[in-house]
Amino acid sequence: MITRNPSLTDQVKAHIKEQIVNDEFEDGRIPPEASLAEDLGVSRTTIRDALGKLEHEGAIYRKQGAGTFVNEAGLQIKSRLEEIWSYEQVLEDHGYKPVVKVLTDEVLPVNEDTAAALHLEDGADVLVIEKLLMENSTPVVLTRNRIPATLLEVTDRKRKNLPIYEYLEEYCGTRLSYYVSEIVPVSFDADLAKKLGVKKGTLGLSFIEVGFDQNNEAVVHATSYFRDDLLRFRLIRRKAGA
Amino acid sequence: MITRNPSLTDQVKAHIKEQIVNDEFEDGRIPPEASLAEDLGVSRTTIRDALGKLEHEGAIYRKQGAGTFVNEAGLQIKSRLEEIWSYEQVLEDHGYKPVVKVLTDEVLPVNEDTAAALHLEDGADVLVIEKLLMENSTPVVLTRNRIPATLLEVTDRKRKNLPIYEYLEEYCGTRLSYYVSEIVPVSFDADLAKKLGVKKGTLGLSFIEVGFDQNNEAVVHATSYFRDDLLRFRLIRRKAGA
DNA sequence: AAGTGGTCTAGACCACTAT
DNA sequence: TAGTGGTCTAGACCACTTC
Repeated sequence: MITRNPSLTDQVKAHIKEQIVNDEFEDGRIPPEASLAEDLGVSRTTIRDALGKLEHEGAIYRKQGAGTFVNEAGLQIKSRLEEIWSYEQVLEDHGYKPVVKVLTDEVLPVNEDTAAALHLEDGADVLVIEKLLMENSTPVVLTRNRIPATLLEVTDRKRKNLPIYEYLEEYCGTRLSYYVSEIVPVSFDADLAKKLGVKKGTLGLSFIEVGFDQNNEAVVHATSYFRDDLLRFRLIRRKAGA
Repeated sequence: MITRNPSLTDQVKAHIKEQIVNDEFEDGRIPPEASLAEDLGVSRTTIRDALGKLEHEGAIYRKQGAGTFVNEAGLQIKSRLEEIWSYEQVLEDHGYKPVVKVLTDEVLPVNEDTAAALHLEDGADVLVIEKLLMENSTPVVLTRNRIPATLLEVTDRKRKNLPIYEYLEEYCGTRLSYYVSEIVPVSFDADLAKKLGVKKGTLGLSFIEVGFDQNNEAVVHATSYFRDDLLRFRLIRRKAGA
């Protein structure tokens, strides 16, 4: 039943998560780690790793000496900002069925900001992909991704409407590892407002982000704009080092 | 030299972190886990836990089969949103010496939002503390914290200018465990603008947060406003479950 | 092939909570 | 005092990178 890959830990995590969402634990109390280990036939370390991940994502909480419990409040957060991996997924988490429209798809000389973010020379080229994510016909998110042209493979006929992490894996031979994101409040200018289908001057959020691959190289510079009336971001803040 | 409490893991983490910031590793390469374990006289598990925390906070990155390396880019993030524990600390991380001014400090009947956030009855009382955090005489952050009156201890003469997590520990016998925060772009109204020393209509960020204690009870409802020209928030985004 | 990080085990002892 | 989660150890084997 339980085999390798995904790891034992992830299987245990998924198993417990399923029981949590199905409300199978009496009074929201999760069995002791020792029992879980015996029942599932794995070591307590594996159980603890799985519970640690569930705790980190807010699904459970633990009290030393007392036990482990389901976190009802934490379960209700749909998308946690620090664990977002594609805005397409965010829309799905909010119950939308996202439609992707590619507005721009060109290889251009870098501008200053992108050159600095990706450590490129002044005259270098980047592929600029501007996409609009919509729920049915309502625009929700506008994203601009910039990828160094040197990463592009020669074959064209590429599906620019993929989530950017998939595009990078599929056509650039690189795998995103993490983003560093800066959060900026914006008032949409005429161009953005028109694309997002709101009035000029409407308030929204913007993320300015740099994506790094498994070798810790900056591989994508992204700027995204969100309609605050349709999408709110939440996250869990914890004490550093905990 | 190395003893309990703080944990071995945290001591190892601090030790390695210090060597990182002092640039003591050749080519940004951190020694193999086995060497570290032997050198420091601890098990590899302890080393791995410490490295795991450093990786999580962006100080290092690891490549399976290759090694562990210093993450220069990650080291430059001063405050990571998901690990912020007090806005006083954020100002210090940005090189400011924060001055705290308590604007309001009253016990009042709850409003609807706070009652919902803290699961209080309609007529219940809350202590409302409004504070302005300033760099010298320049306002940077305005926070409003609301704490259920039932948590307050009878003694008065309380230092309302403490960071809220310290206030809760000191005077309410409760310890904050985590916050759930919602990020909202705002245009400051006349009142906020005046308090923050900017023009009405200036753009800024607002966080709407609920703090939970070690028993997973909601103990504080906070609303904070930030001057975007003086403070920018960054965070690291990773794939969920990683 | 050698070396590195990733996963997993089995067990010991400690710190804290409940009763 | 019994039971729970928290920390730490020692060691095995696997997956991947590098040469």
